[in-house]
Amino acid sequence: MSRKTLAKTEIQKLISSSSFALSHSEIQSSLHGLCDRVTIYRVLDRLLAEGQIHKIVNVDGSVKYAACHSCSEKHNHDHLHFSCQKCNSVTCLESVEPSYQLPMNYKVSEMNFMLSGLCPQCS
Amino acid sequence: MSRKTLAKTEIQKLISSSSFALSHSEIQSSLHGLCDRVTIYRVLDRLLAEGQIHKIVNVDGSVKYAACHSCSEKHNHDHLHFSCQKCNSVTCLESVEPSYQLPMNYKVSEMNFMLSGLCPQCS
DNA sequence: AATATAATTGCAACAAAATTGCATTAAAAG
DNA sequence: CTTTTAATGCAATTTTGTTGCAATTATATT
Repeated sequence: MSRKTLAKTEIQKLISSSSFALSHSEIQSSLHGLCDRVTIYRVLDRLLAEGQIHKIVNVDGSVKYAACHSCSEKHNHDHLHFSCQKCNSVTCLESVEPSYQLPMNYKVSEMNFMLSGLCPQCS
Repeated sequence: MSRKTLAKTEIQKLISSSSFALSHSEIQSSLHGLCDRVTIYRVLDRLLAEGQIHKIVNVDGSVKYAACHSCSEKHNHDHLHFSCQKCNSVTCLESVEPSYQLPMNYKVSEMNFMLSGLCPQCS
């Protein structure tokens, strides 16, 4: 079983109180040395495995983490994410779920829909 | 102007003859020491800038490159990509273009639609 | 065909991001 | 309180990508 530790509590608090998705290094600098870099990676893995957060991979390959909101019952991460090239924020557009028609016999288990450009504040 | 060199020719040949998207390291091992690692990065940058190939970022953040097919006129990379967790192949589903309704005032310049699961051959 | 020019390359060094092994620490169950 | 085992810190390593610079070479010019 996954244990409740200071690092985990603080990291989860940080992610769920942020309106933007956070990167590992952003989390690290917010924690001010509370724990090791490696611990952050491991806590993030645990939070992912427990479905508390989800992982967002930007168009450039950089990774960010965001809180899961409507994922308590069914784990749906089929919403769109938007990355602003100016203010560098990555946000979940939870209400925007792209539709597409997949050819026969594909089985989907993960997805990552990512757009990049200018957010309303920056455009 | 971009020059025609052995490295560039071979890398482009490799990518366009492959039915799957290729990673930097896959390209490197296919080239059997024809050129340096750094040269591969730089050739890929040039091919991207010229619109000969496009960059695909997988759900796990790993990067692959695929030939552009219907991009000669307009550069549309709004099609779906699929990554198979079993055979590890990443393919372009060029005919599948997800549709979505973005809220006001977002300006899109790049996109990456990625699905992961089991491909028809593996499921 | 020889020369000039600037793009391309190789190499070494560097940097960022992520992983692994292992000894130590500390939740939490009994 | 003691035991068990998950979690942590630290050092080392790996992977991925970048940068500076001198040497090379594709290609335009004479």
